[in-house]
Amino acid sequence: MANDKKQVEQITDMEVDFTKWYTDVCKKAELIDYSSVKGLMILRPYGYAIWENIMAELDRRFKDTGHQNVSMPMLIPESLLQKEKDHVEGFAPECAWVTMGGSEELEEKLCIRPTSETLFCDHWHNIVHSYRDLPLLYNQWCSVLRWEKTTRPFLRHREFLWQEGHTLHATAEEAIKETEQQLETYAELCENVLAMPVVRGCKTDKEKFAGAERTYTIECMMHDRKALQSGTSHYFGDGFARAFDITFTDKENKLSHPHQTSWGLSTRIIGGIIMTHGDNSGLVLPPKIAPIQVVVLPIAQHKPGVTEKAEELVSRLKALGLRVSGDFTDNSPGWKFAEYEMKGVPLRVEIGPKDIEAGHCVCVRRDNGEKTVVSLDELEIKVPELLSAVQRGLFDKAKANLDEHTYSATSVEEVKNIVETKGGFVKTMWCGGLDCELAMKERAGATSRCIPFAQEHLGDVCPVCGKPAEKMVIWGVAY
RNA sequence: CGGGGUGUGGCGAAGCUUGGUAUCGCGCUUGGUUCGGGACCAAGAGACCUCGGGUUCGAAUCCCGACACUCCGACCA
Repeated sequence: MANDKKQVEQITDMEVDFTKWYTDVCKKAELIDYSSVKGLMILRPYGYAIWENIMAELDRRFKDTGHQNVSMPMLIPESLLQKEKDHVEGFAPECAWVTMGGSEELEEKLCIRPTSETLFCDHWHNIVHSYRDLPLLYNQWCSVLRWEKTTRPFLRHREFLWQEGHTLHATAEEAIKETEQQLETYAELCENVLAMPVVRGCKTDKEKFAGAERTYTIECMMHDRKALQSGTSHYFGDGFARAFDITFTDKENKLSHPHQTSWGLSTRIIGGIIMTHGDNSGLVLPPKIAPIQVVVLPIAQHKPGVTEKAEELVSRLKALGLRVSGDFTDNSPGWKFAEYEMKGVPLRVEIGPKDIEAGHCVCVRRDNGEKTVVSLDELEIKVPELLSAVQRGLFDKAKANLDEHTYSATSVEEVKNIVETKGGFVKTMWCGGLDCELAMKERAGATSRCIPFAQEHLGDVCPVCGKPAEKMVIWGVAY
């Protein structure tokens, strides 16, 4: 019954095929496009604008905590990459290499950075001498390359944009504090800016970063109840410092190895935003990072005074510092409604002849479709209130999804059953053994997402082996 | 990297079995009428059918290969 035009533009229903829905949204909201190289994606202006807003939020936080931005080279000599054994083993399978310079074969092949620990270490080896040189709190915004087998928009690119923070400290305590602080920065960003509730915790040894002593993570639950690792922070101990021979003279005039951290957040988070907040009308963006926070749509704009009034509303709202856009094209109102819903604009303001006569406008929230008639006198008060309400509404909805689909279990069967029938996070005790972790994947289809900071006592034994267990782990299916 | 699917104007598809250089809808352009949930009429523009070989008088169509996208696994942020 639906007419053809509608069918053409429609996106796949998320309940029918979540992955198809996801790629439809990425493309139709004009966030991304494919390039001619697999896994190397084009971030279109609207998608890049979201990233710019995330960058601005994060960069401010990094600088507020004393970090400085730097720019490291994109190529790593093979010998440098191989200095830290675990690290090279972890990354070797997905490195891409430069072997030619012009028409000459290079003496030593150069890896296109998959991450820059080795570059920072090499540099620090040269500049660090004294405890007075520490700490070094560095960050860089760049892209990295990892030759992934399968790729998906935002979630797994071969080349992706990110920031990677790298710090060097005199003591382990200070480095651990830094690692935890940066994880909290990510968690705070997710919750307060992106409206994505997180679970904070540590990765198991199996899941931790190649070369790290400890990996901290924030895990988010997507609308389909799968987990997305949304930010990580690693404590390296002095392993890299030893491998790269970074030393400094401490206060007691003894030669020591400094302690190191790294932490990263990538454009993957945009995939997280899409899958956390999106719905069957398309993207839904949290106001704090939406490139367009408010769109003003004139109704019957040819009628006298309508366009002028709509333009006036745009400038009044812009004067508040909001990101506002008006659409004065001659597309029909219905077309525009659907278009800005697809693009996830948090608030729509409709203004037509009837409204002007009555001295009001109609505001429509993207998150729940709620319409509010706002007197034009109160525009500057009500619009920011509605945007806050959307921001809060998105968080609450995501939090409810997380809470409703987090379960506790005491047996492998129970975990398997939950994972297969409901999906979500399952908490169990765990003995800490790798074999039990592998068995859980084999028998229940779930991997460990994290050992949450917020521990609970759910029993005394590991559900896999029955041995004493002190830690609680969260299991789930991950992106 | 294993198993499946797909590749035809910008988008979505038909045509392929049974070879004869291409069809439809949307979008786009121009003009007009419209405008509170993807408007309508009219006139236009736009495709060597993913790429490379082969068979043939002739290939979108048959054969071989490559590449890309996609889904399911394994690997990974």
